[in-house]
Amino acid sequence: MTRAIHWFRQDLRISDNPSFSKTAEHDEIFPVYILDNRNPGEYSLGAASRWWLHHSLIELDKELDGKLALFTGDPSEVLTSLIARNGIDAVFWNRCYEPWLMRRDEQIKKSLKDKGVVVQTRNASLLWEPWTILKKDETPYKVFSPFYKKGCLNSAPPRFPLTKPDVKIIKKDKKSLPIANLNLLPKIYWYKDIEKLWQPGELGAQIRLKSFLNHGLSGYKVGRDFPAAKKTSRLSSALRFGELSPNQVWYAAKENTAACTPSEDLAHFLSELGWREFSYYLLYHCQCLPEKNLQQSFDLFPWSSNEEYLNAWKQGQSGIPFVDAGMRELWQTGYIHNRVRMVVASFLVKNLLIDWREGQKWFWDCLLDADLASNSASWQWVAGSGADAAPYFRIFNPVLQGCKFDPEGTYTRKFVPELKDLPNKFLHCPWEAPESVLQEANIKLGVNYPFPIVNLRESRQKALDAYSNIKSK
DNA sequence: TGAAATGTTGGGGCG
DNA sequence: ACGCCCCAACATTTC
Repeated sequence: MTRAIHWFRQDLRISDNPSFSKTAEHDEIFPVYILDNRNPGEYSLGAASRWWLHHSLIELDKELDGKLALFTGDPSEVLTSLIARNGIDAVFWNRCYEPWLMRRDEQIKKSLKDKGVVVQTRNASLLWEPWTILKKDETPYKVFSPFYKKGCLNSAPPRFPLTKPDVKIIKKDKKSLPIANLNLLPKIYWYKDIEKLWQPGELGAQIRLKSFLNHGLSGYKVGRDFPAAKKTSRLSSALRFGELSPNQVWYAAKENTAACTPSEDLAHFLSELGWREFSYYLLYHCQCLPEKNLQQSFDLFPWSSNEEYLNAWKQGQSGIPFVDAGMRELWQTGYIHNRVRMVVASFLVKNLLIDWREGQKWFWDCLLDADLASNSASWQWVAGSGADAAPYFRIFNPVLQGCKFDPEGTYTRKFVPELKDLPNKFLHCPWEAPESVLQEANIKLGVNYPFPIVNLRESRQKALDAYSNIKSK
């Protein structure tokens, strides 16, 4: 009789779960989730992520016949007492890559092994382990394109997904807590819209994947830039919590795609998974990615600490319609379309001159898909402080971006309804509309929609000046 | 995974 | 018919 624990972490699925499949080879298996709610500092989950996690755990529990055991606290203590109570022989889990989790797990692994428990960890969330992709000189890549094309695509192909294992007997530890004790849901009911839009859990993730393959992938390369077009996969949260593995997505896209899908659509989508890999790769090789500018010259950047601007940005009251639409989408739905993410981030950093870490924090709290690696790497990319970042002078003009990527205004009007009667010509720049046009649309600037909080041309110039200053120092 | 400034070209209006 | 100007339209450079 052998008994083993599968410790669920960021792999909340049972198909293509290498560690869970390994556990299932034992006579009795104990599925466990532990919410480490000690004080992990800035890495503690944001409010939106906690909502997602709550529901994802409920779904996972259903798949496990109600046998998922829930705990809070120090995982080392929880596991140790679980092992003692149930006569456990082995503990298995899938690896995480957040620096504090790697440090924590390394210690847990050592202390369990010292007690004679078998411990094995596996890869379930990356297509390529970060330490396997290196340049010829054995150092890590710093630029995405060679990392992906030479590094990833030229090395061994990703592991093929596993099917659901046959599970013998699932056991639930007696001391498991009710999910309410994890305190994941907020006290205020702000997630009404979010509930309608998203389906956390493995089943919901698989439905979303199928729907994307059928409707989103063909035409993805162009369509992905138009927020009204609904061509993006919207799989980020599922990947973040491991309701799907990137391997499942990778092979499903390659194999289940309609024959008429142009190959550049598929290649482009796969490369987006590559960006996710690259973020984890950067985090693994530069563990200070979430806190520190990768380019040291940015340590001297004269960030502004203007609370008023920051709050206007957060609340979608900047007076720039495309930016406000994005920030309100974030607040209302827990998500922002990729193109708009870049625009609102660029606006914060390069027009408001606010430190990218402020944006990172807000996204961390509001995004259902908040992921330490992707969030940190992407903010550094936008700010220009990253290893392979957008040059600082590449500054989005949110008016032009709106005109280009939401020309009919469908997206902007949806989230900024007070502008819905403005003609397309002025939708993205209401301050340029003649008084008569504004009146016709029932808009009083400064009353029911703000004037732009900054002048785009001047603030752009200010950013460029600041940049050339830190560069010359 | 920009945008603005500057440079070049070519067609049409017009004296 | 010719030269000149104007200014899109496009290309290149610069930030």
